[in-house]
Amino acid sequence: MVTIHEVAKAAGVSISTVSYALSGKRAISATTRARIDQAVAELDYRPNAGARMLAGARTNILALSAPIREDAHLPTHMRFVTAVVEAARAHDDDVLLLARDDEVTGIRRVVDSSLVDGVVVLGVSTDDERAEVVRRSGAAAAFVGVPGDTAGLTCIDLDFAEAGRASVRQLAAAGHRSIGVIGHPATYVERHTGFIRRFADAFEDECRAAGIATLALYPSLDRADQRRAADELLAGLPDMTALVFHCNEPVVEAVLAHLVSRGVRVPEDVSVLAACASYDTDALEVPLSTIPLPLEEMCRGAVEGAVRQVDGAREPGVTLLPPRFIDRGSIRPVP
Amino acid sequence: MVTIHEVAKAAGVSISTVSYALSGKRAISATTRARIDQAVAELDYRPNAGARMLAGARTNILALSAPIREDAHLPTHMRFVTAVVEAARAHDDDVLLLARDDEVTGIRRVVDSSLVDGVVVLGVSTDDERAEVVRRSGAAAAFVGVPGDTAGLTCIDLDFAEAGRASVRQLAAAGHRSIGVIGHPATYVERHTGFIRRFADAFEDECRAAGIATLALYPSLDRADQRRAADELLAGLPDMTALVFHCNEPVVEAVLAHLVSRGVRVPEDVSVLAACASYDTDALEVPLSTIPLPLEEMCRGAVEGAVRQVDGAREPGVTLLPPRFIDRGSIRPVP
DNA sequence: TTGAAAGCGCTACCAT
DNA sequence: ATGGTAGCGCTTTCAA
Repeated sequence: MVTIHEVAKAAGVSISTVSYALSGKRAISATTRARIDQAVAELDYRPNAGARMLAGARTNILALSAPIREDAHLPTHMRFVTAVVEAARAHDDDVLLLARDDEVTGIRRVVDSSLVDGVVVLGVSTDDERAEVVRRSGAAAAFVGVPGDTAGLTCIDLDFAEAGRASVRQLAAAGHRSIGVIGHPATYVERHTGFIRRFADAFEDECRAAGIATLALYPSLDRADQRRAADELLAGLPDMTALVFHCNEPVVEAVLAHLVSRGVRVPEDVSVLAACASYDTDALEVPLSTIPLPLEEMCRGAVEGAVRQVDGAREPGVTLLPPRFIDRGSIRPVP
Repeated sequence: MVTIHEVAKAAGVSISTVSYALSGKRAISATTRARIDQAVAELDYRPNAGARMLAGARTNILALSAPIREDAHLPTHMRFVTAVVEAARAHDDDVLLLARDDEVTGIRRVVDSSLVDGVVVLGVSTDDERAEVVRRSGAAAAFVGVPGDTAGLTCIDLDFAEAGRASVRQLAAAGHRSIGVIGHPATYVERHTGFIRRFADAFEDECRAAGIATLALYPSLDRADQRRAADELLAGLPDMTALVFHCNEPVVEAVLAHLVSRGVRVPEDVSVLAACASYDTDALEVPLSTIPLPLEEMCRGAVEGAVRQVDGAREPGVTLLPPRFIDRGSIRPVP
């Protein structure tokens, strides 16, 4: 193992000069720097991580708390995880992945042992225990999603309420007066209450204000249940001209396939909007216009929020990202 | 931050005694141990990770190299990642997640800086660069999957060849003489050549030996392409009584749905076997008999292989797990 | 612009 | 059965 001493000797300088040259924390003459760079390259020197952690103030590791719920949509989950890793690497941080058994104790473990500089929290629910854990430990942390009590916490999320209103507006602008909704499974709603309810409430309010008829159903992950919901929509909202999906990709596929089998043409008969979609709506059989879930942006924001705290900032707060609309042609004007 | 010194003072012993009491590396009297345990509990002492890494021989962190390919099946990927984390935690190790940009440099970075004790490698392809990286660095590592040149490496995988043969045997035993196959996308085959080809070759050999007719198709991730493949099977193998899926869940769903729409009943008209399935075949609309991909077992084996090397063992080799058959009733005897 | 040296908190060796 | 202490490799004063 190559140490800083060997680099110093090879470059003919002291170890502190090597350290400063590498950290850039003080001015080094061009010639000295060149000699050090050369020695580093020749010896293929890599500073020892443990030593840096011990001597320095930071570990350059972020913990990622990403517990997997029973009914989680794994692709979305994976996208969040990947996005956090990419964002962290952009800040020269590595990511330590905490899974199920570690919901609360895991965070304490890695924070208390100074294994990580901060924590990024995914899959946040309204009554999330991790909020209290973070508050108590005083750890640098950022939540992707909004817990019930956000006091003292840094959170980032899509503005789901605004996304709900924007969904109605997009369809209303095209003349739609009767909109069906397929939402996340009811079990989801109960637990993650946060974002789903924010979306649904705002959506309903906007419909009411605009005098638009609407019916929202929350089928389970069972395919038959999903087809049943599609039929119910057709029956309960006979003059439905638009459909909003606020659910995961497989449900969208199943419901659309069923509608097609029932003779409903998309988008000729029914316009469709994929709201807060975490998947690529362009890869579906019928590309769907969408208000995407900006998960890269959310994860990037969370990582930056956490890193900022590591760097000493103390400015907690909730950041709500504005929804954006992407037209893929699945919304047609009502004749 | 609570240090070992404070614990020692509170317990009225030396720091070395505290260290030994916690590591269990030497005998401690019951009374002393009790005093130390109490002090640890009262002070909520957590050993500093950096200090342990520096002073000790290990970091208790494993790197997980899990690059995401363009056409990857995210749920499967996530299951592997989760399984590795669970297995690592069972050995008291944490997992550092390396993603796309880190394919090769990431492994070098974390290994050379002694950030991790070892590496678990996922998504291994026949010409995987990471094999050479590991060989050269001499890092403790275990591959989930089998690269082309396994010299000096520790690998673990399902015995795909045996799985191919077992698939034929299961169906042949039920009297089937004409078996269709829907495999992974052709793009997959080209890259991951390893396991897919091993399965396919053994499957064909076994069919040939048993005088069974077979036709294998490798539709892309496009739904229309998958339906076309199903039709091709029906046309190219008119007396087909059995179908083997060696592909991912969404393809299975799409093909099965299309067959149903074509009036083919499963399993009455066509028996179905899900080979090397990484998903829950019991949650499908028609539960499928399966030879599951034992991914938890694979990941557990890999973690154990890596940990064993960290502990000094030098016994590289390829472990092939025997396939198992799980009957869910989707294979019917041919009348 | 550079160097010397004091820790960082722990493990493990050498004593007793 | 327990204690003293020398490092582990680095960062960061303090000095020059």
